[in-house]
Amino acid sequence: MKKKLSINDIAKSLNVSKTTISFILNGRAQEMRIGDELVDRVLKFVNEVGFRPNSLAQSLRSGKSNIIGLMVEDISNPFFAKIARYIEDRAYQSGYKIIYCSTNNDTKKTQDLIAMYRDRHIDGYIIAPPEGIEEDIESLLKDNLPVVLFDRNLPKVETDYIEIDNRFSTYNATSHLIEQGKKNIAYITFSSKQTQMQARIKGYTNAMKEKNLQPIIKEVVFNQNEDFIIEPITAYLKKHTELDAVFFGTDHIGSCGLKVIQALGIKVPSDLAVVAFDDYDVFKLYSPPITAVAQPIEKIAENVISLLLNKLNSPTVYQKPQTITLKTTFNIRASSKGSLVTQ
Amino acid sequence: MKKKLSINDIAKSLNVSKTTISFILNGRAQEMRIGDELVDRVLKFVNEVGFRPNSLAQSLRSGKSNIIGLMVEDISNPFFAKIARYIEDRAYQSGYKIIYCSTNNDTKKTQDLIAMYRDRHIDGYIIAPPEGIEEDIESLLKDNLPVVLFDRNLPKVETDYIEIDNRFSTYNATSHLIEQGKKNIAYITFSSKQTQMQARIKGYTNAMKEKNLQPIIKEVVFNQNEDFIIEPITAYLKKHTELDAVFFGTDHIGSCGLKVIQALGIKVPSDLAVVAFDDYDVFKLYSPPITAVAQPIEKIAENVISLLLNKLNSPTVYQKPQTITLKTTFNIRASSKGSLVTQ
DNA sequence: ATGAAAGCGCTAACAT
DNA sequence: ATGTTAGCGCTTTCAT
Repeated sequence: MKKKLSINDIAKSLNVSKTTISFILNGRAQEMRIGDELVDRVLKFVNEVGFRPNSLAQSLRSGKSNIIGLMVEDISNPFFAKIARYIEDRAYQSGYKIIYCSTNNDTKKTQDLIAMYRDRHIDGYIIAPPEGIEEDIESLLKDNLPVVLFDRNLPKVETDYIEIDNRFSTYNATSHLIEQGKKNIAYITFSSKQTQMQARIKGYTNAMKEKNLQPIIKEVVFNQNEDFIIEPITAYLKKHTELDAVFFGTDHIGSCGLKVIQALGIKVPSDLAVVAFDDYDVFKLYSPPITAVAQPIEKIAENVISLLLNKLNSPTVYQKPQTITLKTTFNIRASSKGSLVTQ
Repeated sequence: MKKKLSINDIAKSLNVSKTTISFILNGRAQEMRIGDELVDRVLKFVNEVGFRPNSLAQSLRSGKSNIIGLMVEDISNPFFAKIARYIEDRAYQSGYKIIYCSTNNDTKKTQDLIAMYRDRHIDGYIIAPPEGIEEDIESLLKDNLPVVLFDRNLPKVETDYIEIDNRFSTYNATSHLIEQGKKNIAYITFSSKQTQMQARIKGYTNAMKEKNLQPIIKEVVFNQNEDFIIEPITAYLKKHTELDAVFFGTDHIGSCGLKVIQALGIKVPSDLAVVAFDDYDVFKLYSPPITAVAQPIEKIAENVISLLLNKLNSPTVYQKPQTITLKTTFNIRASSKGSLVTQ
């Protein structure tokens, strides 16, 4: 019943050349001055028999795959999952499909992934790049493949970036803690050279130094498995009872951190004030609710995909790479309130 | 610098026929009795110049795309995002890439999506099917395309399913609430004919009826936007103060429900005991922690992808469709504890 | 053991 | 306005 039709079959059935069919199907009938009557006849027939051109063949011929590659750190992380959802919606609307992968921040893996995507002739790339991937991105760029980077950037690579004002966000949040009378504020983060992580540290450190406070930075190793994050944080918080506040550098660390706090029975904010980067259901619903820096997820996604679609739609005109820096929102909640220290 | 090489270029450079190159590249050298020395020479050269076959052309020729289509309700839902991550890892290991989309439970959208995937000659399908999609799935099956369904099933369609024991899970959780002395237990769910949702209702209803209690079912309309879920739940809980327990039918409803409970200042479990389907960071960290039915996410994903890869690897042999039903875990926490009612 | 050539389904330059 | 034809890059049959 389903012997997949080809454009040849259609041409034969209709006694028309396949070129004509091709033109009509690609909306170039007008341009090629093909008779309205014929156009109708073809369209009607095509619809009737349910013919759909083989997009593999189209891609092979045209070099365009209509697929966008999305490379994030971890698709199961809510931040990236939400971005993925938004990007997907917009991409499908524009006739693009999304192929995705999680880099796990692994440079080697990401290199392989990029190579695979190239083989597939992906039209454009959206990447939250791991460290050390500069060359591979450069190479894409050199071949004129559009690349939009987000979440972190690669200072040496000239392409489009969507970022948030990481440095200011942590500066601001840290200052808030200081204003609440906190002095021993630890910043817990992943050990990472990624720009966004470094910028966050910078903002925190600046705020502390400005008030002559000693920055206290605790790094944990990135790992998808929560246990490997919970364990060092547990040890750390157990040991450093002198802390009066803690700033978690990402949502993942934050939710692990809260599990530790809960398990150790630490009182928030009286024993320990808490602030987190990234807002997230858990933080809003925790009790007390956790003060958090909220990234404008929709806006990030929107800018990313708009920028890319824009480049995809006008491949010829050169567009200067741009960096868009978005503002975050600081949601102050009970977890960082001044408690007893307000003299 | 990068004038993408083709197998022809390689053949020419090496003064060998492209057939030979193709055989060598596809590991059929032995079989074709090609000299070891030549094999080495070709492999070495290919590596040197970084030649990679154009997979579009391969796909066109072979009919295999090495792409798996993943269709979930919403990729930004943590349940699906986690499954996606696991499936991705396994698929990439086996040389398959994943193209995904969110159906949003929209039948028409899903039909379009399936059609698009077919055009792309996707090798296999993993689908959490919306209602009314039976025919489209049948049509895939008829063309011998492997399809694995999960999360809900389509009773009329004969293919592979990975499910959990929904009915027993809600029966069990409801019984637990009853044992704690609760009598007015509301079950809040999405209005949906999907099998898993219906099975959950059934389990709840059975448990209630068994103890001569009146089932109380509140349905809300599925919507990605939380506000449209929070609003009706707020109205409902405000009105029905006689309730002493509530059972949220999904993670999404659960987290919305908790927001309502928090906003209304309802005390858990003394005013209202709470149980949720799906476990989730929010439930574990809420205070009090929420009793929840945990789906074995990894196992689901593992079974799904194993089943599909299995079919993909042995396309010829007929395999009887199977339904795998996985057990859930019931995590009892403070939110459902008996409180004062224990006489 | 290696090569020639057909053809997967489509687009587009060229011809009429 | 419509048709002919040459590829896109690969796999595979068939011939040698």
